[in-house]
Amino acid sequence: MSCYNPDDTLKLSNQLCFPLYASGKEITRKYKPFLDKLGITYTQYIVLMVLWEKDHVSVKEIGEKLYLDSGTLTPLLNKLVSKGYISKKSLPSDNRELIISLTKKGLELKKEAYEIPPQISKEVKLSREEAQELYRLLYKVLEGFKDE
Amino acid sequence: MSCYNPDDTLKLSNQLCFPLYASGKEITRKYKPFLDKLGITYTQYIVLMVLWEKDHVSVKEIGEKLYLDSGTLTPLLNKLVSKGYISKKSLPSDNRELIISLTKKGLELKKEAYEIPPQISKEVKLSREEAQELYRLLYKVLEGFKDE
DNA sequence: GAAAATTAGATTGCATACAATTTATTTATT
DNA sequence: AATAAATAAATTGTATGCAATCTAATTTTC
Repeated sequence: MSCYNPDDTLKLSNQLCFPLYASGKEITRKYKPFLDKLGITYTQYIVLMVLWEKDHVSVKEIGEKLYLDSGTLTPLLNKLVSKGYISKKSLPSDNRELIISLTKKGLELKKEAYEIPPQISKEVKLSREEAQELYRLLYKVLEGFKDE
Repeated sequence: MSCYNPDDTLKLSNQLCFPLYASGKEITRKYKPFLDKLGITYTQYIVLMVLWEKDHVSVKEIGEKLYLDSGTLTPLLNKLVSKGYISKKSLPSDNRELIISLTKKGLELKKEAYEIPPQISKEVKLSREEAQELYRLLYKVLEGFKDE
């Protein structure tokens, strides 16, 4: 990968970005058959994961955790409301903030979701050590992006 | 990350999928200011990268390399045609196949793209060794997905 | 304390992504 | 050779994803 020929830097096989882009896309696709059974999409699933971990959070906080903005979240949250998994309520102390909470149905969905991560893990052909290293490197990339 | 409590497996911070999804999304976003200058999007850019590396390829071959299907590629290729970077021509020996070729303008764009990868590399806060290891692990994930 | 600046969400517009289906063409079978 | 099966793109419909803008509410400044 030592490339001083400018042509080489533009090869798909020399850029970190492409496998990042592609593997992100492909792994979420792996979730689809499992999430289809629950009637939710991957993005809706990670929003619910945020709430399963900590209920009653603002749209802004969800956005910060998931790297998503209101343009994505607003319509997505509306879908989760119409599916009956969450409810919205504005914060009395600051009416600009919208607090998202799980409904009973949304909380119950968690039990059905338990089995999904292990199934995906099986499809990722990495050893435990490799998975941990990949995890560490990805978060280092993400953290590095934050401060600029 | 040793998690036998089912609750833990559903934590965002315990799933490899989420940092894959998020870093793929964020790194393509890093390209935007650079690609804006060229008037193309990230997906259009990687299509051109395929062509810069090997000209005159079918839609199917582009799709296999980029993990994209015709539903994504057809409209995207039409945009690249209307921007004057590529041309389409059906293969005489098999009229089902559509061969995509770079125009002179599309080939010239490559020179302007040379400077982009190094700029992105600077923003990825990984050592050379870490970047190489990340690259290796990502391709292992991608390759592992192929055979099933 | 009124005007200015900031902030949280919503809205708009454009560009993917992809499943499912359709159409045109080619290959395989009989 | 006629039919069936397979293949490559195009089309359709749904769901993101994000920049830019807008609106309403809250803070900050003077």
